[in-house]
Amino acid sequence: MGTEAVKQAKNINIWLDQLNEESKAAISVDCVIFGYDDESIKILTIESDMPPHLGKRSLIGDLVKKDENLDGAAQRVLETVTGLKGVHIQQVHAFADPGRHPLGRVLTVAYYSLIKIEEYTLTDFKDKGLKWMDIHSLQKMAFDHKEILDASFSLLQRNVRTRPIGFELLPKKFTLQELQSLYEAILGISFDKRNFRRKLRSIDILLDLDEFTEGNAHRPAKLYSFDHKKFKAVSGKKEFNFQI
Amino acid sequence: MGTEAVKQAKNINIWLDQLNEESKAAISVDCVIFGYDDESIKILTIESDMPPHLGKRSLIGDLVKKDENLDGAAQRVLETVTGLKGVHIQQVHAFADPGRHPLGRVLTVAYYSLIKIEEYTLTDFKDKGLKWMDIHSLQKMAFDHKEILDASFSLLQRNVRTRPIGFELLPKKFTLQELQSLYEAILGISFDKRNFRRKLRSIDILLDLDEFTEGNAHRPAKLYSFDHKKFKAVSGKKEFNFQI
DNA sequence: AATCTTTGTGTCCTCGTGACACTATTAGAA
DNA sequence: TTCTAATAGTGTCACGAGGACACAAAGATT
Repeated sequence: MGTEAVKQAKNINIWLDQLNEESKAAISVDCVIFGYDDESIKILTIESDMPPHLGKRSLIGDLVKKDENLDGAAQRVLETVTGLKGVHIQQVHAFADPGRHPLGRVLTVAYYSLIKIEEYTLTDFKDKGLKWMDIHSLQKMAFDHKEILDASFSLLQRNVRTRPIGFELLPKKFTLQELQSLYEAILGISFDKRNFRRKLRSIDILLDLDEFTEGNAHRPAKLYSFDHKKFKAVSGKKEFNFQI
Repeated sequence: MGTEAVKQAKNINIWLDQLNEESKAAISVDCVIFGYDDESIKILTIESDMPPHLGKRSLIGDLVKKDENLDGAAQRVLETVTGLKGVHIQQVHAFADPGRHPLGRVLTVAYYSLIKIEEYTLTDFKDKGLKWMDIHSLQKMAFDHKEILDASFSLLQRNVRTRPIGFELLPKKFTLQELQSLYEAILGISFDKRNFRRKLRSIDILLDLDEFTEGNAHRPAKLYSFDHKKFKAVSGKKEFNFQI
């Protein structure tokens, strides 16, 4: 970090003074962990143990360690809580209003992440009040976490229409009906079945597995999976547009 | 900040320990200030005075003060440098890679901002190497500022198609040709004049001023301004879409 | 066999938008 | 005064994306 070089800087004293004391803050990441199950979007929350937010639902976060970058911190938090690595994450926004945290100045960087609930395995965090909550049931949360949740969900809603990230929330094999219901749950609107399928056919990023659902008291549905190869092929060509 | 309440928290000691020392970092904002002039997008840059980036072009930023929020800090920086208040700003991304700053751990939150160059008045910063640079001439910059610039410009390119923010870069009165050239400069593509105008007509957010340009050796062009009232009226109805 | 439940499919029509060329208007030169 | 140079301003056609819409197919259960 070169203190010898640092001494040459003209206004270095100002910088050093400022860097030393009161201008510093703690840095955390907070993860908005989205899952999908039972036709609704869920958020993984924990019970807050910090006054004055004791008992409220809280996002899962941690302080960023020295020598750790933000994405890495978010991935670490996710793995600690869900046991999953390589989860799809997205930085959302930085929140740093003075007074947002009872212990002082804590800047937090919000991330959303998408996980397949089927792959999620409760870790030893489960006795700390970890709980999937329906997104619409969360009205008040600890700290400014409701604001963070809202910002994250808005960004997810925007991104899901232009990037094929919805699949991260589904099992590897899914039916077209499940995919449509997922999009309806995220966006809060409903689609025409035929139009939705036509659109997907035209995008051509699904792999027809020639397998069918079993054990239902009705006609079985075909299973599909997201085809990374096909997607790579088409995504380069023009602006990928999922708009439907 | 309630230290009496704080003492009740179960894991408060862990938190306090962590908050005290090494997990803290300095926090800054960096402003990517976009202007438009002469058919190209410009960035306001300053000359870096900090080794090992001495002399390189640098974004304009400052440490966030205690009791200041991020948006406020960005606005303050902008006013200090340009003399302008109430500028359109947009948080872009937080950057915190360890090693990104020679003086130690400095998390920076990037903002882009759009200003009308005509309204810009050089402040006493002008003798500090303040300079408008063509966006395409900036290949290397101090710190990770090139990465920050790229992220900001990408976000601007996305936002400009779905939100009527381009007008922030133009004088209050402008011709349709100027508007088209601005969009072409931002997006790096060219539009058909008739199609561009048809699209704008259909969106209906411009006010026809019934004034004309003067002093040109050719047919005068009609002047328009952005009509906030019209925009408010249409923006509520459906997803505003500037896609052209 | 009849019923129930969910899957899966095709057509029409409208609207947005890409492609495309000529006239209108002014200043200035001849 | 006329001519030239330069930019402003305008309409049509054709294609394709996508919204609206209804019924047959397949399996399980009774």
